[in-house]
Amino acid sequence: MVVLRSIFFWPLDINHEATDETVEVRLWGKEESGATSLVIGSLNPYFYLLPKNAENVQTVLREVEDLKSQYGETVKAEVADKKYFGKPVQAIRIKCRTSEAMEKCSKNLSKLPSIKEHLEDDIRPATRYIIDNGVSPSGWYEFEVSKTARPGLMVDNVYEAVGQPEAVEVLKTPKIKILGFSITCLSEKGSPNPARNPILAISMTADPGRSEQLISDGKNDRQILEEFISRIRKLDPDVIVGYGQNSFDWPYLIERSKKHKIALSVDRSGTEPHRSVYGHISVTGRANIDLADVSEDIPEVKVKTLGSVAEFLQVANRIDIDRFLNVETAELWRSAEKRKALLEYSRRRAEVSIKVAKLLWDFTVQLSNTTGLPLDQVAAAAVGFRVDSHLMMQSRELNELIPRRREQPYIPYEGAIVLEPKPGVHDNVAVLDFTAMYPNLMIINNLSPDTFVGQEELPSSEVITVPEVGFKFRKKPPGFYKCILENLISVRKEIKAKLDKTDRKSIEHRILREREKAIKVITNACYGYAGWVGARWYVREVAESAAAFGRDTLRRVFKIAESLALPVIYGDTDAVFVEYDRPKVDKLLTKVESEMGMEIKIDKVYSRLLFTEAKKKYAGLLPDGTLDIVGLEVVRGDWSNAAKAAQERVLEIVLMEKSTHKAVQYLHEFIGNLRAGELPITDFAIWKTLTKPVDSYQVKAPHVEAAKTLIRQGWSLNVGDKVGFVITKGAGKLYSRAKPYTMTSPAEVDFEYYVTNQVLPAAMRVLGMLGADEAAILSSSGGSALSDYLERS
DNA sequence: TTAGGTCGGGG
DNA sequence: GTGTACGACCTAA
Repeated sequence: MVVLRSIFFWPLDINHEATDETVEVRLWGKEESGATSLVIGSLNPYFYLLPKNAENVQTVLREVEDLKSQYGETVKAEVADKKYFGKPVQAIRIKCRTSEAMEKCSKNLSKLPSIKEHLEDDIRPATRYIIDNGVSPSGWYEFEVSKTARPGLMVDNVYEAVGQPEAVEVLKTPKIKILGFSITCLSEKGSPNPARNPILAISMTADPGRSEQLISDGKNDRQILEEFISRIRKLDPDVIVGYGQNSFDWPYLIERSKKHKIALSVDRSGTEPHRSVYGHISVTGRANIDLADVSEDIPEVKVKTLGSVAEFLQVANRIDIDRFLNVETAELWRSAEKRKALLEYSRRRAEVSIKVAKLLWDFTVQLSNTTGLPLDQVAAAAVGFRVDSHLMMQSRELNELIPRRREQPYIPYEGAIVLEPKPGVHDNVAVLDFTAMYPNLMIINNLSPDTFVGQEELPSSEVITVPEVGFKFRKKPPGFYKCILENLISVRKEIKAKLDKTDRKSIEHRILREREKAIKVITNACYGYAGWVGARWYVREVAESAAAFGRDTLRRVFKIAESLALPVIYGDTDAVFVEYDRPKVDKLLTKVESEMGMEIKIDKVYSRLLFTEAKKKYAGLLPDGTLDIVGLEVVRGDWSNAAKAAQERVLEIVLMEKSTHKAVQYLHEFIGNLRAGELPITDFAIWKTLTKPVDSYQVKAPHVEAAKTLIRQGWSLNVGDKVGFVITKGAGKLYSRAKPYTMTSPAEVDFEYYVTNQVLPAAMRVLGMLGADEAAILSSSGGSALSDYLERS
């Protein structure tokens, strides 16, 4: 007799295994008790065929049934009422025993002349299970299960799922065991090479705070590899974190293990770590989260290293954590004292990765649950794929067939409005902006792939015509995007209401906050997703129309402002800068909201605002005395610290102390110090990203040349890596004088380049607006004569 | 001088 | 591998 019981279960990782009869979907996760369990679900993979001629569905079904016997492995073919891009369709659903059978079946049947399309055969079994059962990873579910056994798996319990699980609203995360790890390898010249350089040390920190370090003799790492495997098996972590382990640590461990013919059995199912979707390394049964991936979502951190991320999150000092980053270890290893420091550095990296992980944990969990992607995948997936996954999750409830990704041409379209700013200083400026403009425009105008009217002629009362571009969308029924966005917005509203009623210091409050953030991220990404050729639900006209409505909306605001005689100073996309005349601004807001049905609010008020001649570049003083700097060199990652620091100080003096004279004097001194060689080399480094392999650049560029130098030295540089270079003294093109800053001494730096091409342009962007003169700054007097004159006038 | 390549950050 | 608008530098001609 089968004994059923019900468990509360939190899926952490999902994979599938083929059996003869079905596909076994394995949900690895945690129970309420803290037990590690495996819940096994089974499914027959299926796909859909769309007949060319809708009336013929029964005939085609018979045709398919006759043929499918040739493939033997199919289970069932039946007609299903679905929607495809909103249109009701009768599709033929063909269930197969295994994924292989499905692939074969789909490949052959879709060739039939009576078949127009084959759909959903590109959905992997784990995803299929998630969608069909509404089980999103990283959330609580009540499962009806029966106990079973699978020898050799590292779990406390194994169950078979019976029937549909149910989502349970519990605002807590199960007790999770985290392991942070970091490996340090031998490198003679440049980056360590797993083909010849052994691992020197493997540092591990198990929460809470239990650190250990496996140290090799510097020649043979077999023993520490074996020990590493046994330590992981003993600790049995649910989550493994590190920094860059998807691209470095795991591949290195994998190759070293292969060399020693050791099975890297660190997962819960007796297989080995392997590369999987979105380039992450999957460790079955555990969540392998690369914090370098997660850090991509922290735009405040420009050059992403574990140290800079840790420092941003206030858990460590950057210098400590990055101390030996990109340093050849062979020399350090030879000296007893330096070796000690290297090992300490390695230990600290494992330790701090846990601290970083804990701070990013709740958000990552909520993003995983919102998108339906397991933790390890959601961390590695780009924005577009997160949205894709969320939409696929929602498609079932809306009975929509999931479109396949199609190869299609990229056609650019017109974007938002940006006004020409009025250069100079303005007092009391209010910044008004629309709340979630694009999502709301998509909802209000029902912009969606399934409501888009192509060739069809429809009565004008039934459609919305988009300004400028003239596209048409059906008013009814609600489109796919409208349903998705309204749902996201309403869930977010519910969360906000709950937040108000929850103790601000409680765990529940924190989880709700992160959930709200995750939902906001997905909501805001929908417009961009809609205009991305890689999107499953891509229809260019949808995104193009949202942009056109955005332009129309902004223009209407300008008109209303004009009718109120309220001067508009600047405008960009969904924001309008106006003179802060309170009564007029209030009138404007009321009028805009009532006429357009969208929320607009005062985002901030600048007491003083400096516009340059350029769009998207300004600096404003907020009432609390802080400086808001937008678009200027200060906030950019591709200007030297020297230029950024000088510009920032100049802005402070000009806006806070209102003294151009003082700013000019400051700059004069700053340049003097620079020329005197008083700045550290790091202040001269300019960082730029390699956006393609170094060989595929069409032109010679400084950062690419610096990258080539590093590569010649043995460093491995990949697409996406940032290169820090300085311009050195000498003749010739700039690119020929660019050198990696780590290989350059301050004496080699071309100070005049930095004065002329970095510090002065950045500072003059600001001071030029106030009438200061470059020659005066450079003159020995510090420009006092001119600025005295300006101050008086 | 000008055009094109490249990059980063804004809303 | 979310969109477009924009500014700025540098190279190459």
